[in-house]
Amino acid sequence: MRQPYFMNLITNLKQSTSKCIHTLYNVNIPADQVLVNATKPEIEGDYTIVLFAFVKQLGKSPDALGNELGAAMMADMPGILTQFNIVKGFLNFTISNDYWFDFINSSDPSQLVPATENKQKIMVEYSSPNTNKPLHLGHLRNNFLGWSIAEILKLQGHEVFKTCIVNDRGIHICKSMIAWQKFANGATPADTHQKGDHFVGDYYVKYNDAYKTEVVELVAGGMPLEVAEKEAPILKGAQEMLLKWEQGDAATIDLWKRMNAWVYEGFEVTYNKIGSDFLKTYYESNTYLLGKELVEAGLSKKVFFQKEDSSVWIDLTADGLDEKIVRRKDGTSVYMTQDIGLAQLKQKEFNTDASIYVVGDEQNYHFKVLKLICQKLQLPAADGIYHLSYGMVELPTGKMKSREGTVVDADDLVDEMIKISKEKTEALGKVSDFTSAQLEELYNTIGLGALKFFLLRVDPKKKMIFNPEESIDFHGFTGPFIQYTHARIKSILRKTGTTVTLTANELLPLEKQLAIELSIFPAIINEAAENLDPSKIAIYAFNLAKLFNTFYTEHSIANADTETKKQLRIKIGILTAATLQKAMSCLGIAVPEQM
RNA sequence: GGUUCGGUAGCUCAGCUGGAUAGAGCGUCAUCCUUCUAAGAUGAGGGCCAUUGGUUCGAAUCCAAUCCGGAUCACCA
Repeated sequence: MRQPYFMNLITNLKQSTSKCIHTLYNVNIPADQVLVNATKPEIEGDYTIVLFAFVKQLGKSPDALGNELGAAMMADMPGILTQFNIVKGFLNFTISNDYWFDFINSSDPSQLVPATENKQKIMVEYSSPNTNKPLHLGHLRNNFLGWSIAEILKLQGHEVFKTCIVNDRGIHICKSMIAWQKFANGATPADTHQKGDHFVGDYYVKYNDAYKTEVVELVAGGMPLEVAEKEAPILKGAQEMLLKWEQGDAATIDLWKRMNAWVYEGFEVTYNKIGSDFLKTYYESNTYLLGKELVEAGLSKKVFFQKEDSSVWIDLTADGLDEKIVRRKDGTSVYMTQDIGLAQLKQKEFNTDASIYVVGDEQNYHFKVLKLICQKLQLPAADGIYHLSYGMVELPTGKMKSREGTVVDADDLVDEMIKISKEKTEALGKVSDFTSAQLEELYNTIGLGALKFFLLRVDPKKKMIFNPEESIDFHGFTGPFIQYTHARIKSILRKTGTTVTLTANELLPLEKQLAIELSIFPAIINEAAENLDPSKIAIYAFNLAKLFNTFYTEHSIANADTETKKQLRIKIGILTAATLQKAMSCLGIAVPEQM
């Protein structure tokens, strides 16, 4: 593969600085300690080296240092650096026109990002739904993040396995089950024309209503609140059901399977709509017994210890954490035990080098402990465990709570976004030549684009606020803005054609700015991958689109003054469209040819 | 209380391995569709970067303390 030396311009500048300082003054300054910035727009130049850092060490005045270093670097990077100036301790270099022209000329729109030399097998686990209720806004953030991280890593050339762990057992499922038994009279989703996940979720809400009522009644009958909360008959029923489930009671298992099947049918529809898929789905009902032999191994390795009541623990106080239980006194596993077992299983099955868990930040502690335990047990790839911890999506009124019905339902929100995109598209009336199938697809693309971009443009680590009163925007820093920019370029290219022959010419400021912006795309992908942060790409795509739109209003492509200019600008258009397409595909967002 | 993440424009967010005058978008106001798609562009207005102290040529960025908010510290998952 062609060495993409363009993306290394900043690196080259750093290395040259280090090298020239060494030659001039015989002082070693590592290249990575050199600070290179884009030059302020008001000042002549493209890239700036901050001199203050070396002034003291070299015992030179900023001006003297700048002049000597500037001259030396000009000689070191001939054909690339054309001039320099010094302003108040900042050494500003101008990059040659030829350099950027070459970049535009030689860039291949189908090869925008070079593959890494260090290819890895990476698992991304995301989504992790519960089978007692439908997906909500928080799940959407999770799904979009997981999907996006997988795409980014794939683009870098890694082999990526997308997996999902379904929490399909436990007391919460039994709550839906017992409510169904009590209140449904045998009704099914087909009877009520509901999606299965919503149907089952309704019974989860019914359970909680019934539970609250029972507690109130018991308290009215003179029972203390704390006791009533434990003694409510419906809760007792759910607990009994869980016990029966664990004993393998046939009727209970049948009901459980039946209701879960309804939920999976519903999830399937949602996942298809939002474009989530998994290479493999793990079910907790299969994995919850995993990790038992690891407990034994840990005991003999003395990683774990046993208390008098025979429960098994790990002491993490030396690592600044607490003691953590890994096996109950009755011999059963806890959440942590399963996760250790599952980590081992996944590593074995896929021979992974790294494993990324996309899970909310409420579980930071859990994953810190999980990684530590896996490391202490010396499981393969334990160091490759990463928790992509994302903040909750909150409403202006506070946290969403399924139990209280204050959730933004995923299906509702997606449908709403598609509906709005339909209205807006119809109002603009630019796609009268589309067939109805094409229109459907376009509405989906735009609606989902707006939603995905909205959830991915924010730093994943931070909690974010979603206001259902104000619908998600289609203008400004949004998915549709970028989709629109792409469609606009494509519209031009349909008229001009895409076969170009370039001859050298002087770039205008906006043409050069676009070249610079296009050239940093691989570095942005790297940054996003290293930080597991798709928002870097969202911000980049927006900046690129915005810059192109400015260019678009200032300069014509099809009607450029000269054929030479026209050819150059067509190529810029091709590269911009390809880069926007690639960046957006990293976010799981399609870009239409026309909108 | 321990740990941890955050507090930047009216709102939602960038910027944080210290660098030149702190940026976007939305909202507000004002301009631009006989010229490649106005889901666009241009401009105006809007800031004690939570507070205080420190480190230094230089702090939104690093350190300390304080105040406010979230998460977590379960033999739930």
